[in-house]
Amino acid sequence: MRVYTTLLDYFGAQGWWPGESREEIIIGAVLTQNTNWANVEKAIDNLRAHRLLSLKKIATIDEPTLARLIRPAGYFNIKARRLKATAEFFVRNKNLKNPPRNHRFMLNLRDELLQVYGIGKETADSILLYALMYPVFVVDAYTRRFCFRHRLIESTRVDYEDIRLLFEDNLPRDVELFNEFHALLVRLGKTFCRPKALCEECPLNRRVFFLSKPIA
DNA sequence: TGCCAGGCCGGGT
DNA sequence: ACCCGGCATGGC
Repeated sequence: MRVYTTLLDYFGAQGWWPGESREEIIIGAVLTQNTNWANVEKAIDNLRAHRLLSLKKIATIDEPTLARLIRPAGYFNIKARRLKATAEFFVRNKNLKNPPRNHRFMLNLRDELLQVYGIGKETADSILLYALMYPVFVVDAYTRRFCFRHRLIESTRVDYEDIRLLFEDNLPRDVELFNEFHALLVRLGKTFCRPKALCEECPLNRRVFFLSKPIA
């Protein structure tokens, strides 16, 4: 919690997810896989310009057309397929417009999301937290590097679930907290993992605390 | 010019 | 259970 409050004081609230609608968040979660967010925004702008920023529409249009529109996001062929699979899942489960708030339902939904082609653990959890507002802590590359640099884990390839539980078991289970904390970790990484970043200015009291590449 | 960015899948060991 | 190659663009 001290890390969280320090980061919040330093950077301020990040207001994630950087998208407006619930559907836009889901679409962005798939498009941003291993890809710079700036490129994802270009792809989303294309979809919006063609009035296709909608799961129902994406589930309907043909894959090559979709691929052409999301080209800037990279891996456009495979992501077109993933996006359609994701859109079809949500169209198929219309009840997800206003899903039950209990923990049991969330765990079940998580398992179902993981069955969808193109949705892995991070994407599933991003959707659960940022689009559907369930208290799940999202683990990404920045989270891993943070944990490693702070010696919370032995290596950056510790199992996803172990890292997720590390946060979830040691923090109050709160959607706003998980939302902001993860966004702040990403902000921290983007700001201080750059080669020319000034580590002395890092709000956390470590000299070389965050490197762009993990030390093996 | 090459390296990197908010992963995931499928096949191999 | 891990490890690896493939997938692709735009920015610095």
